[in-house]
Parts: sequence; structure tokens; C-alpha cells
Amino acid sequence: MKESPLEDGPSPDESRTLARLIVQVADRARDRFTTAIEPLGLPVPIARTVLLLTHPMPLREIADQLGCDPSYVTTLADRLEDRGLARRVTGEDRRVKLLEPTPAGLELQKRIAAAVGGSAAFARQLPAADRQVLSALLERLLED
Amino acid sequence: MKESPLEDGPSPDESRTLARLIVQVADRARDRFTTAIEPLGLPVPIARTVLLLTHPMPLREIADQLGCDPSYVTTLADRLEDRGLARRVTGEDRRVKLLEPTPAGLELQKRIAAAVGGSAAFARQLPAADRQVLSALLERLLED
DNA sequence: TATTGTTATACTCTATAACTATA
DNA sequence: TATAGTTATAGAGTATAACAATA
Repeated sequence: MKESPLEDGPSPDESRTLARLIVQVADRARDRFTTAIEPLGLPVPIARTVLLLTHPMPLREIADQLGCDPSYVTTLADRLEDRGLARRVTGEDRRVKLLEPTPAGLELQKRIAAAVGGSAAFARQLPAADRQVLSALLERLLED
Repeated sequence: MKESPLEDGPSPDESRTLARLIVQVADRARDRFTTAIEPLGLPVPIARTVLLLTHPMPLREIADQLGCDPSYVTTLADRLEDRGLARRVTGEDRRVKLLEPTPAGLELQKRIAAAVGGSAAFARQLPAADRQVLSALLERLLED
């Protein structure tokens, strides 16, 4: 290797390979999620939102958690309401609207959680120690 | 071989947390890609296809590599041809069409590669040893 | 009969811009 | 003036189904 000991950064090629790997694994995780909830007959964004809604939550916070635009959260909230899974309640600050899960929403949330955490659980092929290492490395990648 | 008696599998919660982490990191990698190619003014799927095209490649293989439907590859191939980045050539098996990069396509490919492998290289904050560990763990997750 | 690719179409996810209502 | 949410609209990305050509 011609690299100096101080030049520890990844080569363009290594960097790309690693990024591709990560994306592949993430795609698989997503597929797993999609497959797990399929029997429930829910669109993925709906399921993701229901999963978030452990308590009444400002639409704005939902946008942050989902990493999407507030206007899209309006759409999502409408769809959850249409399905009877949540309802909007006005916050103390009257500009804010909280999305509050209905009993049906909470029940569904449990079913989704059971489905995605069930027999097809992610990373079940890694021993606990390795999962911990992986987790730590990923967190460092997020620090940036 | 039976399972270890020490229940080593992830809890539903751990599994979900890990999956969420992976997806976050992958999203970041995707954002990085998008940002890196932005100056080139190319839609992401076009850039991804150009990057694949190191040699004439059957449309079918492109679909496999991209993980998408063949009908979408038709669309992509059309768009690359429109931009003068590739052309279709008929294969020996005359059902097959190969997508062949033009000189302009190859040139652009180099520019894309340089952009995505450049200063914003993925995982540059991890030392080489850690990158290797990460890579190995990810590969095990893909084995399934 | 199975496989490659194409066509026409349609759908999902998601954002942008302009707006309303509070604060 | 700044923030939360909404409306209307549009666009990207991608799939499905039926089909054609070749094997």
C-alpha cells in the first residue's frame, strides 16, 4: 500500500463500495418492513406514521421525524383520519395541531410493531456483540 | 446446528432501532450522492445508470443491477439515448439489446465518479480498520 | 413455451407555492 | 413579522399489463 499512515481516508472506490453496501442493506430493511406489513393491507407511509404516534404529536414534529415536508404531513393526517386511526386536536398554542391516535390506531400500532419486530427481525443473524459494534459504527457515521 | 442456548437474537426494539439507523445512514449516503451530482444537472436515475455503464450491458442486467422493472429500463435507456450518452445495440441473441455508452457517456461517467468519490467521500470519518469492520458486518447482513 | 424488450398507462410518494390563522 | 398548518397542483420515479419478436 502506498498510502501514508496518516492518510487513512477511504479511496473513492472504497467509499463508493461502502455506500453501495449500506444502501443495499437499507433497501433490504425497507423491503422487510414492506413485506411484514403487507398482510395488514396498509401503505407504507401510513404504517410509518401510525408507528410514530405513541402519543398526540404536533404535525410539525411528525414532519421532522419522518423527514418530510409539512404539507405532506397534512396529507398523511387526512389519510389517518379517513381510516379512523387518528384525529386532529388543537394544541394549547392554537396554531398547533396535534395528531392523536384513536384506540383503533393504537391497536394497529401494536400489530404493526409485532409484525415488523417478529420472526423476520432485522439483523437477527448477528450476535449481540456484533450488533453493538454495528450500531456504534453507524452512529459515528451519523455524527458527521 | 441448533441455536445457542443464550438467546442472542435482537429484541423487537433493538431490531427496529438498528434498522432505523441503517436507513438513516443510507438516506444520508443518498443525499450525499444527490448533492455531489447536482452541479452536473442530472436526474439521479440517469446518473446511476451512466455510472453502471462501463461496457455495453443488456437492458435486463441493468434492471437487475438497479433493482427495478425492465419496463423502467426502457425508459432509462430512452433518456440516455436522448441525451447522447448511450445507444442500443442488438446482441448476438437477437432478443437482447445492449446499452452501450457513447464517448460522451464515458466522459460523463468519469465526472460523476469523481464527484461522488471526491472531498465529500462517504465514511471518511472512520479509520480504515473501522471501515473494514463495518463492511464485513454489512456483508453478513446481506447474506441472509 | 419462455425470455427480452416495448408500449401505454397509471399510481404512489412527495414537494413547491401561495394562502390562512394564529402568535 | 414569524410559525403551524392547509390547499391546489405538479412532478419524479416506478410499476403493471398486454404485446411483439426471437429463441
